[in-house]
Amino acid sequence: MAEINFAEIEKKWQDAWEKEKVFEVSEKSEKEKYYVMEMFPYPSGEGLHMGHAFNYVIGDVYARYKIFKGFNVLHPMGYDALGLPAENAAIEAGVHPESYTNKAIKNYIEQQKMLGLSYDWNRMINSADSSYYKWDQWIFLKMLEKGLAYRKKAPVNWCRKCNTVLANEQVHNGKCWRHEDVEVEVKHLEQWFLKITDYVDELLDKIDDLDWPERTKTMQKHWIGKSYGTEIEFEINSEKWSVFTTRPDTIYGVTFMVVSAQHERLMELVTEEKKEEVKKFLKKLKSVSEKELEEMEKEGVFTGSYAVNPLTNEKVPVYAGNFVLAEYGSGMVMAVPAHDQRDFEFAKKYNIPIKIVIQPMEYEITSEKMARAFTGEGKLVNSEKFDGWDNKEAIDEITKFLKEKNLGRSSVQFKLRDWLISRQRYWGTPIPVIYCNECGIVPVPENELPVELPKNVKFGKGNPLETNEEFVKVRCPMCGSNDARRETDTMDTFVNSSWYFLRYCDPKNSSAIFDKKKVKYWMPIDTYIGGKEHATMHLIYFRFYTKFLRDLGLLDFGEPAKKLFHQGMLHGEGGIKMSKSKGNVVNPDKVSKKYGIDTARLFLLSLASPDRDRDWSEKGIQGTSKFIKRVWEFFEKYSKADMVSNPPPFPSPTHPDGGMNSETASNSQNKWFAHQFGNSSKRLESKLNKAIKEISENIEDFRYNLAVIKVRQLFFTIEEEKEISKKDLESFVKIFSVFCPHLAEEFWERIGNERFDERGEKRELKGESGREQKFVCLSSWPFADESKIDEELERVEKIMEKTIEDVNHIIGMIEKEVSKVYIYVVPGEIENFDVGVLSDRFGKQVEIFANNDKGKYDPEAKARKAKPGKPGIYLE
RNA sequence: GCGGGAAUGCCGGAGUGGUCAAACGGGCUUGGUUUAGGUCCAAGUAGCUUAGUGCUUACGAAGGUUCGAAUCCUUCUUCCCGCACCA
Repeated sequence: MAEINFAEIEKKWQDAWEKEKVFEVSEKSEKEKYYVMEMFPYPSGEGLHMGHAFNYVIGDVYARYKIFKGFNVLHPMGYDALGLPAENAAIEAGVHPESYTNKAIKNYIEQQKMLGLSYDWNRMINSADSSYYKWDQWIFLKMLEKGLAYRKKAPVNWCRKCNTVLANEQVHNGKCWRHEDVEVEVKHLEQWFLKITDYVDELLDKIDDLDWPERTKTMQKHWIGKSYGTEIEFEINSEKWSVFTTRPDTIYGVTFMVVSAQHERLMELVTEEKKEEVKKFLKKLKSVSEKELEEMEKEGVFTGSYAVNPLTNEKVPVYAGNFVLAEYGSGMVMAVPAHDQRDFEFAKKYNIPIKIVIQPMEYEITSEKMARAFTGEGKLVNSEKFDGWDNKEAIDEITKFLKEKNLGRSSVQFKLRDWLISRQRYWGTPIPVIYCNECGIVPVPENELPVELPKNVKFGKGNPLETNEEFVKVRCPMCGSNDARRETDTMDTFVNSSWYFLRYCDPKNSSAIFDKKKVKYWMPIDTYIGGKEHATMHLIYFRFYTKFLRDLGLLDFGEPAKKLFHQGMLHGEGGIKMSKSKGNVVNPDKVSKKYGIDTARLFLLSLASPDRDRDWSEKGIQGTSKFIKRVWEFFEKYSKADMVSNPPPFPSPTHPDGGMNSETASNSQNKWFAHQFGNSSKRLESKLNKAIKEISENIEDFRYNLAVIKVRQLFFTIEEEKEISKKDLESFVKIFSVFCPHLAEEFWERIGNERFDERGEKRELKGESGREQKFVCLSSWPFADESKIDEELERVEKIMEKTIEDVNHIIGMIEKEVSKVYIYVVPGEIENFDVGVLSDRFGKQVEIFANNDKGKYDPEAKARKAKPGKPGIYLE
């Protein structure tokens, strides 16, 4: 068998697709649009690995399928090019983020092209390009204008040696990533926020309408975290502090308060003599990361201040605690140790009194004997005028009472907080704002956008942007004073990914963020594919941005993506996470060289349902490789018989330029192949149409693994058949092409759909119809003719298989040598059994009788066992 | 800690209230083809039992709902994802 020259075939078709602009689309089409996209990647210096490839192939199969089904398919790709790793590379290796990123992008594009993906490369986006981030800045200005961008103090991780803010990822065990001896400090800085909370109700309510995985929708709901409760005013040092609680019924049981250790105004509460102690406690905070805080032991320290309970006028101590979120509610909680487990543990630890205010119905609890908080229902006690109330009813009643006294009010709280977008870093979108001593915060005028990142900056100490004086020192656009200072914070890179899907619709527009008409045509995204790790952040941010842009009047819809699909993670061999440090990164280039990229594609998709995690396996791909070779050989055999007498009139992969001469070409190409094609049997037609129907459904539902199985089975059926019609073999090639596009194009060409007209002349391709014939990927999806599906045939085939299995079973069981097989069938079924087929399968002589045949040979009366669908068997 | 998932033969996985648990692939065993190896072909691959049958065991563990559970509920174990400055 000839080796398959994958590299040559892949290159040939990738070039052809590109040259003929096969996947370039425009909104000027009669066809119905379909927008499918995968989340754009951060172009890391480590390059593309198989996990990425898997993600893109999932989208590619879907896009190709939709093209087949007659849609005008937008399938774009871009690069989320701004981000921390490029900056880390600058600090550690002295590479400028721009060159690092450009190199990485170049590498990504090259690798992605090798995967044979159906992207419209014309629409490629690079978020690090100022022509893109200009519009990030533009959106920011619009938000500022609408009051959705504002400044507020917020905690950050600070390393005093780097003299800069650290990302959570740059904090290792509370120490700086570059200075193992430096404990990270928590500092408060003025930062920019986007008021996503203005959209909180819509973000929550519209989740139900989305065709997204339920688990993701649930996660978003919990993340937004709407809860109803009561805001209660406590007085501390003659100042009002309101706290949010869902349990106002326990207000008489408050024995202390806890303010978040990261609260902006914490120090206002700390008395002079407690300052040292509190500062010492704050030093223990390892980073601002909530995950780390939650994993720390719950601890606190007394601030020296007391809060006055508005209903009892009791004074209770105020603690600073590491387990209270600064951003939720007011950053302070009232603690009721008798009825909240966390408060209970805290009270036990610091010897704070426990006061029971709810007694259960069936038994009595006492504060001395309590082993844990009582969180169940019961009657209020020690609650003055509310004694005896059912605690559930008391919730409303006490809230009402507080409201009357002007000491509180019912309130709704969300876990979702405003989006902190300020980053004290270089490789991000500059925030287009100028600070003027006279005019204050001045937005950069729209016509001065983009505010470009200056190339000349120093890395390693402080915020790089501050090292470029030309950038920082500017004239105030308002008053003209030369004393103004440019904002040196850049934006969170999630900003860039919050609207890129809109830019794909009109990627080169330099006068507007996008053309409304183009966006109206393509949007919303019909199917969005990406990892589940984005369930709560990116996938909420992009919904927020869409709603904001709608309210600006640019869009007429509020949800960016109708359908969402999460692909599973690809792990390395043996289930180990793929990473450079573990040395188990599977590189698509290498796999491609060894097995062909189509083989890798098919293997990844056949492993498991695409939404499940899977492990790469060298042995596994070998199995797929075997199948691919077999398919190749089949199509090769189709032309081999003729090669003896007639060289093929098309360039074969082994003879790139060979085989072309006018004499052979003058043999009509159809005639040339005619004798190889014939009529498909009823059996083949049945199986083919069934396969088309089921494979279509499977692809539609992202059950690619099941589709692949059916493709394999269909191929085996075709292999078994003596002849096949050209149309039916074409159907197979079409289906095969969504998974293995390069090989399929090759087969398509070979079975005579390309380049030569009836006279053997090279066909001039004009317009779309020409392209459609030239490329299998632009032909149309085979129609599933359900009238040709013969279930009876399938049933009969099963009976045959079962009979064969039974015979083999018996042969394996009995001692004696078997030379003849006798089969006794009920009279109506006798035509289902084919002596020739059966003797072939057993390699033995076979005789078949009707069980009522008087002349039959049946020494052990096995004919009696014959039932419909289950013949009697005798062996000797 | 909080929120969301997952667990099925030797392995990867199908199957989400009954018709069939293990489709399909891989591995392994036996036999055939082959100069040999690979390829390829055939049969087998929980246990007992039987001329093709029947029974038992079996879907992470333990309970529960149901006439009936891999599938629904509860608790637990292990693993994965996210937790707001990684993207």
